[in-house]
Amino acid sequence: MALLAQTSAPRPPAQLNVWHQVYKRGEALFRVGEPFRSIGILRSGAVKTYLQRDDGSEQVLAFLLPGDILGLDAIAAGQHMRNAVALDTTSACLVPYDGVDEISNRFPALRREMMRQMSLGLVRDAQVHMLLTMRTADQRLAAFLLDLSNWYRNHGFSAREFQLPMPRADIANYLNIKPETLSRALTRMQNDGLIRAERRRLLILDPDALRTMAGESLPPEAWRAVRKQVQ
Amino acid sequence: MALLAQTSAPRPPAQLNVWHQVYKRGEALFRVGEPFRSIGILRSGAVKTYLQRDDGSEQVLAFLLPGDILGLDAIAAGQHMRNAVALDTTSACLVPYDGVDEISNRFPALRREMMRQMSLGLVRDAQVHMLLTMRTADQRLAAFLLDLSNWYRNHGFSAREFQLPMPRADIANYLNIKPETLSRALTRMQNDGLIRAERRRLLILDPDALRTMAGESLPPEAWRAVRKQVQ
DNA sequence: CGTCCGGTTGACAAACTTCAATGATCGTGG
DNA sequence: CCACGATCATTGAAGTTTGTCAACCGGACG
Repeated sequence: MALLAQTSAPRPPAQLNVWHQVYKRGEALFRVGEPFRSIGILRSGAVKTYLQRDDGSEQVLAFLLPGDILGLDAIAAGQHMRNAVALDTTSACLVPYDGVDEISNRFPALRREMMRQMSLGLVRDAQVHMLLTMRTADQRLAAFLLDLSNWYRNHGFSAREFQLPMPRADIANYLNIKPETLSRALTRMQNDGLIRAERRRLLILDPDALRTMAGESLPPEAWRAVRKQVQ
Repeated sequence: MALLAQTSAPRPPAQLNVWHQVYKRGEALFRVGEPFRSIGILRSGAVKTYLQRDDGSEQVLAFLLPGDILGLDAIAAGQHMRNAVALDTTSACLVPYDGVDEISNRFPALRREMMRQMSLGLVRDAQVHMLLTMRTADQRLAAFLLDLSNWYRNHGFSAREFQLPMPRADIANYLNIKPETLSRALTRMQNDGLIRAERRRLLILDPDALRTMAGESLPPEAWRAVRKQVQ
């Protein structure tokens, strides 16, 4: 990974003691309150991060895919501020973390990458904010699917057909809707010929319609009317 | 406020060419796409950041209060990723920004503070996520008011009585509800003796009830029943 | 003094949740 | 290999919350 290649270049003396770790589905990478010992870069698989609510229910905060850095929000407090569990068999590359200054002084490239990733994280969180505040479940779902589709395209995979790395319940939780509502939304999109979704396999049939759906803020009733007109 | 506030403003090194700037209500501190020239620390007043949707409507992303750092999400792209306007007469302290490395090498203390603030920003965004995904408008409003109250307490002001730094429309937008719904929620809380809200003055009469409301996930009908029982 | 703007309220429609039941898939042990 | 239970997903009907549209109110301000 680019990150590691960079780190060895600038300062030869201390080689970073990097290692890999594999997690099985359902296994925790870290939990709230654990001391922040190492930065993790996701190599394969998928991870969800979440927090517990006062009432015991959980709230999914993010899905992480290969290339993402884990746990940067732990820097300030020195301990993890969210839970992370593998959604599937997952491997991560771990870099020991001995404090900002230690890392900053010895590995400027890593420091730079960390700052870049944190800044990107803030941008992404703003995008999540935009996603969560879309008016209808259909819009949020459309935006979510496009997001995923873009990720696959950007990583050299098909943007039209891919696997959903997480179960419906997690998607629904993330989008702040009930699984039933998600299911209905998927069914609607399917009936309207926008997508094909069965189990974890997703096929995007009409990306433009999805984009318009995620972008525009027309009431969904108007949407259904539009879609019917086209047929 | 956990959601709004970053505590402890950094003291910029003396060598840095720091200056102050005052903005009038409605004036823009920066806009999406502008080059990232300086880091700003809010000294007084209040700021909202927001993004434009495809349909032209705007989405409020955050309210910033004194002590908050502005525009850290601009580091990665080198340009601002959101709009920021003053909600009131506002003064900010500006530190020129010449790139991560420049600042990092010359002012380690500032670099450390920047990383801390970015990390805190990520934590805060997670809290915003939790806020936005609360089930009902009443819960979100309760959590929001408590956040604001906590900010004032943490800054040496009364946690019971304070000014709302933003108009209703902005609060509603931030909480992802319509102004009408916000108004009704406020009225309900007022009728139930939890708060007193007129114009921009807010009085918290029953903080514990607010806390329970924000924490628990009981359906609001159950809530009204509980409140009535107490009377 | 009238107008504008921010805020409130009412009535109705839309979207979402809840409760309940059914169906499909998969891993596992008999 | 099949049966079984468990998990995951879908569907229907009824109830709740929120949005929408419209009217109204009151203070701020020219």
